Amino acid sequence: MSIRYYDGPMSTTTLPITDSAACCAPLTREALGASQADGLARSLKALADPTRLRLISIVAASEGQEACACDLTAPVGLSQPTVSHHLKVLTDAGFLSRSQRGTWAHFALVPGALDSVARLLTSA
Amino acid sequence: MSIRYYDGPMSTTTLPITDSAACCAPLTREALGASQADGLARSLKALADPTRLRLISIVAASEGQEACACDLTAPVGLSQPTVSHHLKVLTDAGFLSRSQRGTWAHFALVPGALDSVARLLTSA
DNA sequence: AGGCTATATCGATGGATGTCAATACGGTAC
DNA sequence: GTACCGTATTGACATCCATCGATATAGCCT
Repeated sequence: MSIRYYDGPMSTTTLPITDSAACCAPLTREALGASQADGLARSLKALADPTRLRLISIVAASEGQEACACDLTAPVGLSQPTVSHHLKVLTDAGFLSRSQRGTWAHFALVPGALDSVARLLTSA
Repeated sequence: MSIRYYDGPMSTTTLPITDSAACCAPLTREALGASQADGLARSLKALADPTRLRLISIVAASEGQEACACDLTAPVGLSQPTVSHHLKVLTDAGFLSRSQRGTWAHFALVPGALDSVARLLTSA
C-alpha cells in the first residue's frame, strides 16, 4: 500500500495482439490441430498457477478492474521480483495490460481475454 | 486402430470426487483465497498441455464421447507410455473417466467437468 | 500351458518453471 | 545534483514435468 504523489501522463504499453484463444471451435466440437492445441495450452499455462490466479482476481476485484503493482506484492506473500515476474507472464499472455503512471505500474484486466479462453472449454 | 474381440463386463473406475473447480465464485467476482486458487490451478495445470488438450478433443469428438486408448496413441504421435501418462493425469484431474473392457481401456469425457472450470473463468 | 496384445509402471534425462537475493533502471523529491 | 523509492532484470538454484526405453501386469486366444 503506497500513496501516489504523481499522476502524470498515462503511457499504455502495446496491447497484446496474440489472441491465441479466440480463433477456433470449442474443444469439444472437433479434434484440435497441433498448432491450435499449442496456442490454447500456452494460454492455460499462464493461468495455471495459484499466485497468478490470485493476482488476476485481485486486479479484477479492484476499482475499474485495475490495480497498482505496489498493492499486489503483500497480498500474495511473495518477493517483489517474483510478483513482477508473474505479472509479466500474465501480460505477455494477454490477460493483463500494463500502464505506467509516473513511478507506478498499473495492471488492468484485458476485457474478454478470460472469457475467450472459457468459451473454448465450454461444450455448449 | 484395433478390432475389439471381446466386450466383457464393464468395470468403471471410481469416479473422481475431487470437483476442485465447482465450488466457488467466478475468478473475477472477488479475491481468491489461497486454497481456492490452488485447486483451480491444479485443474488448469492438467489442461495446460497441448497433447492433453488434443486427447480431450479426440475423446469428445468420438462416438458417445468415449474412445479406446488404442486409438489415442497414433493421432498424437507420441509413445504409448507417454499417452498413458497423459490419460492418467486427465483422469486424476477428473476430466476423463476410465473403464476397462477386457484388454482395452476406454476413456470418456466426464460431463460438466470442463464446463465447471470454464464457468470459473467467465466474468458473466 | 505358452504366446501374443494392450496397458500401466519404473527409472532416467533434458528442459521448463517458480522462487529469491542482488542489481540495474527510471522517476520523484529534496 | 544526490538520495530515495518503485519496478524490472539478471543469475542461480531447486523443483517439477514431458518424454522415452525397458519392464511389469493383465487379459485373450490357440
